[in-house]
Amino acid sequence: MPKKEIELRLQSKEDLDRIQALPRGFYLQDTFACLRQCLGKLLVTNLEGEVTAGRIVEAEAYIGGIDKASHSYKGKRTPRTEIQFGVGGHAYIFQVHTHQQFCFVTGGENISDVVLVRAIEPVVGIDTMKQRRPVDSVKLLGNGPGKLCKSLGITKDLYGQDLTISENIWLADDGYIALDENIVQTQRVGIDYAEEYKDMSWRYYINDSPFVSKK
DNA sequence: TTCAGGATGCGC
DNA sequence: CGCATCCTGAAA
Repeated sequence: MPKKEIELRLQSKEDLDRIQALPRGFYLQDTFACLRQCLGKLLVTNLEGEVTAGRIVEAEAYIGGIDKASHSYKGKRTPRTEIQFGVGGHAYIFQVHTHQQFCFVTGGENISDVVLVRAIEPVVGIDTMKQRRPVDSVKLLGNGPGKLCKSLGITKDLYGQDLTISENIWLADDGYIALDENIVQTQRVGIDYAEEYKDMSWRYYINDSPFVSKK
């Protein structure tokens, strides 16, 4: 990797000052472009004065209109899914059993696609993350969608936040490059009910990362 | 490997 | 009301 890119990588909390939130244009791309390009980006939260960030190493696409695994399959609108139908770049946060999950909305108005963030490598605020989610190993802070939400402090309070302007949660690019040859595309997790859509390879992860949820 | 936990949505 | 779910940790 070129030296310049290494220097751009986020090393400390102070470096966040020069890390800008990804712009609207990122989220208006095709959903699979968003899925591919979000790998290696930072998911940042700033809550009650505590900044935490993790590098996204695993994510999945949910294609609202056609995807039987999507909460907005066939355009289904409920209070929960409403934000999916707005413009891309907003936070879709939902609960499964006792855990939260974080997605970002992609595409323009009335396209209800989302990308679910499934795993992060902790980068900034690891002490804060461990306070929120007491575990022995840093690896256990972000190797699952519910785990990373707990560590980053993501709750439904952040539902609908605009990730391009929010002071509390956003995505950022610190110059890290996830190489094509290091990315695995495979079936999504936990959607056995989705009939033919359970076989779609809409889960991407960084193969040499020890922080993915499962291989 | 099984099972509880408990918000959301849906069908009765 | 009953049942299922884009998950996780504890128990066996």
